[in-house]
Amino acid sequence: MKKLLDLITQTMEEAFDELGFEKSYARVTVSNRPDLCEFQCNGAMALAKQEKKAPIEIAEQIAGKLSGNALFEEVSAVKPGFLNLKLSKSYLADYLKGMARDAESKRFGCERVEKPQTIMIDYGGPNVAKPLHVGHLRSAVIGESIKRMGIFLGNTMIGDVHMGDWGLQMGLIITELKQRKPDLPYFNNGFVGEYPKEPPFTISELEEIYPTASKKSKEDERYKEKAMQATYDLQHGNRGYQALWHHIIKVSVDDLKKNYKRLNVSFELWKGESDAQPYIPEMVRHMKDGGYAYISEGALVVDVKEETDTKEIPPCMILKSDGASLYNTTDLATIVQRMASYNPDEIIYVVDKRQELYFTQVFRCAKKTGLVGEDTKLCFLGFGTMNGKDGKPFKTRQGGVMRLETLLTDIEDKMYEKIVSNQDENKTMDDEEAHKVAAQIALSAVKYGDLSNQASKDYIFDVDRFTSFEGNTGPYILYTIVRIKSILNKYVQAGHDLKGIYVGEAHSESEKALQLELAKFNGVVESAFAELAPHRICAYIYDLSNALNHFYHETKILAETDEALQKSYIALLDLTRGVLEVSIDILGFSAPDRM
RNA sequence: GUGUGUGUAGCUCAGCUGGAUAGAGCACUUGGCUACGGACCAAGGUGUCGGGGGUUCGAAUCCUCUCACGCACGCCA
Repeated sequence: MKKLLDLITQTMEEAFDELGFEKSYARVTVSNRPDLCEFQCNGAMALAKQEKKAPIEIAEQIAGKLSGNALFEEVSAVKPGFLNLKLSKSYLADYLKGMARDAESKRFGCERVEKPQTIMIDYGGPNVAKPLHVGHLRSAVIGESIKRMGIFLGNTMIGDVHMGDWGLQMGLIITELKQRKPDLPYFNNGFVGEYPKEPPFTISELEEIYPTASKKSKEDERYKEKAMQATYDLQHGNRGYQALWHHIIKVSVDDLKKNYKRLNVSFELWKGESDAQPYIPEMVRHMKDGGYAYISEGALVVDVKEETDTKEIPPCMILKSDGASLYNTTDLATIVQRMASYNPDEIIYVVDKRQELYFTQVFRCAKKTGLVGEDTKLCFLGFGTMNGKDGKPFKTRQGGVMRLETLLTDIEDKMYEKIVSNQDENKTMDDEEAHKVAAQIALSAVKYGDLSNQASKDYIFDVDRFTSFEGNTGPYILYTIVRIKSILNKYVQAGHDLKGIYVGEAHSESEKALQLELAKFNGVVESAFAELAPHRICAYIYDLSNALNHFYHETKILAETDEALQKSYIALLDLTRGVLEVSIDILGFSAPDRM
């Protein structure tokens, strides 16, 4: 369906056109004075100068032209030159009927893009053998939501977790393991048989080994050298080390999947830095042969300065002065790999915003050296830091890094207590359901708390605020949905059917306000994706929930005796529930049936 | 130093790309429980939009200067 705002604007443009005014001034926006009107057009004021007329005159002319138009209930020209619009109730009801017809497909009037694109999205960025901590939360939550928006709009979205699975950290683990269990066949160079299928460690051992090794390497130069040698051996074909490495990856990925699943986050691709390694030699040769790369201060670099730069952008380093590859090399090679495998129209990186300059270099280098074409978009979506209540980066009470698991479990426990203490005789939930619901609400609290802020800004992670059932929170949204479900259930239990009923003309201000809010859905999703801004969807469903609760409060629904009217109310509730549920699904969480 | 981001109510945040009286939530005060889920709703007041200057019919929004804080600036990722 076309967006309501576009339909109105189109009508406005026709009126402008017929009166000989420039169409571009006919833009209609949602009113910022809901007490006066629902939509407004400010074009008359902007036109006044070039038309050499008083703005109010122009506005009145247009209002006259539009009077009697079926779209509007009221068109008025006000004071300096505002055009205030009120939408016709029947037009609005028809629009919502159209949305409801889409309920089956869960699209609610939101069209797929005309030209679907293949978009890769790089988010998550965990490190192998290290537990996820709160620093990984934003990337996962934001990336997942953007991916879902893209899918909803009909694009092919390919999420890649892009693990850190290569480099010194692996050498450290191998070295430490060798010290502890020197008899393992992986360390026997003469070993020719098949290595054991079972890994020689569990995930918790692995998670303990790495920090231990890391600490040792900082204190002991010889240990560090060993680790570097192990890294080198691993990367240059040591059979035992590679077998071990596969174990590390396997154990680690299994655990990561479990943790991401808990966050309702999933990836199409479980690629890592290691997967890009095979592409490096060819890529480096290409950069040399193409005359892009040269030696500077011993390192191989590509200049990425541009005329319009307001500051010096350092060159993009391809190889270190010792000839080794680095982060840049891997990221560029990953681009090569992605282009070769999927030829995406766009690659979006959901990464800490502090890496912006770095990615600017990488992107420019990729463009300049032709790794990607001119029409392939490389997009950096930087997110801000998650801070504690004190405004400093989120830490545990002891000042350490908090594991994501711990954070989630804490919040789930909190929710569980709340649910249990809120039980009364009507809502007897068994323990299993209570735990399940607690997890669901906890996830909504965490995700909504994060996504409702602009991604690029730092934000304060305030558990108490996010887990509150009041105000602009995830639980409040869930509560609203649950409330609607409860009424719809009762309606169905009374022997009615939810099918074949449609939203009718609004009978009250609050009902119309709710209807208008619903009609915004397609526009919100589109602009949220265009701006890569999940917080737009949060703001929308918060408004929608408020509109619903307002309507609900002053309208008796199940007690309504006029059957036709009741059907219309129920249809409206059902549509609201649908839009809210699709919206939270896009954000990456879901609502229980009761809470 | 250079670049970049942020600065809006006591606190946490919006502000639809230049519009009308700058909005929500929390907190605070008050009212509504014979509850279609009160985990709700309604009412109450709070602002030198960091500061100065400018652009124009009109600025939180655009330009400029300035202050404060954060962040990034070649061999880490």
